[in-house]
Amino acid sequence: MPHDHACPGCAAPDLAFATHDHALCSSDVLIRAEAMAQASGARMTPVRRRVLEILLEDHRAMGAYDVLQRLAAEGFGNQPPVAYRALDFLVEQGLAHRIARLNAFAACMHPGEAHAPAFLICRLCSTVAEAPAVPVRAALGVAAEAMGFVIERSSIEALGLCPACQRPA
Amino acid sequence: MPHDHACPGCAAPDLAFATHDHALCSSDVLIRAEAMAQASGARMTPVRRRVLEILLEDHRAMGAYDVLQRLAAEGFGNQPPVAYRALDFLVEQGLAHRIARLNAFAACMHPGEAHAPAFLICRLCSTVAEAPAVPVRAALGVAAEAMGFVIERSSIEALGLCPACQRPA
DNA sequence: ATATGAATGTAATATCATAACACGTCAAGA
DNA sequence: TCTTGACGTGTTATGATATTACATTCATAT
Repeated sequence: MPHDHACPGCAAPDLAFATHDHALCSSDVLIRAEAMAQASGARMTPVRRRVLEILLEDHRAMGAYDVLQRLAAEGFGNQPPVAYRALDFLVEQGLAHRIARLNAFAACMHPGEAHAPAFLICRLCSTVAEAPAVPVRAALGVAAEAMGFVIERSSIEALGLCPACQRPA
Repeated sequence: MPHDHACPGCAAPDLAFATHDHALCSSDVLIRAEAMAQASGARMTPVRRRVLEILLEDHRAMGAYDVLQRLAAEGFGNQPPVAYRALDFLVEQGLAHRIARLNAFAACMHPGEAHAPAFLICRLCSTVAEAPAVPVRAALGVAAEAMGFVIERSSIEALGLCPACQRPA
């Protein structure tokens, strides 16, 4: 799916693992996210925007309570629903992903593209990258079909070592 | 991997979704599990065996606290570690699987085969089936390799409708 | 028989998530 | 203009999942 605004995830699929201008990367995503929200009528309120900014600070997944702590320190509400609601909103809008294995959330690097990536999670540095998963999902679909099962949603998450962390300590 | 003892999962890959003699199915797994434990020197204690039996009662995933409640009712300890320890043991031995999406555990239908299945979870009846995932993992490996990531473990879980639940209500 | 390590029991606590309700804002329609 | 209703936020309370730490018991091999 080609698109106008810069999409860091498409420009560099291995973005999370590569050294890059992260300030630019995250502002690109934010700009796209705002545009998306406009277009879809979703309301990008201060809490929601701030949560997305916090998630964008690095390519890691954050727990809801970590986000909450940040919000509270900045004068937003300090009860769990404040964080969960904003996170749920972002996930629904395709601006963030939930990583089931980690019970945590990460900003999406392909905002608005209706994709369903596989997640690659480095067990040393905790970086989370989105890998293209079309062939993976195709294979999964075949396996499911053979058993008469119809897939509605699926999560594909891998734990391992990112390029940087593979080098000897 | 061919094997001597009956392995319900291999005999019928779509086992969980098909009507079958479940008493036989679960006793087959239990027999294989015992044999495995013998062979590997692992100790199949009463709590552990009982937890496996409970998981084998049907092809669903159970939360640790559900298991715990059953254990407590039968005179075992009634604190969470009792259930978690037994469940962790079974997972380590390859006799049960943890389903991340559900924060729950299901008995393995291929005990002792060192496999890494994809899980197909029916959102209506909650049945969990293990699907062969070799091609899926291969595709995932390719995607990861392209990004320089080395996979150590991965979880592939799909939510959808099983054959029975696809029929109109 | 006894030393050893493994397994179990228990208390306490940490971590993740949701339900329910009150309040404020803002825009659409009476 | 007033009102109503949807939505977002704040807060309390609670529920659900998981772990740490330590004491005790049990199995096994000397």
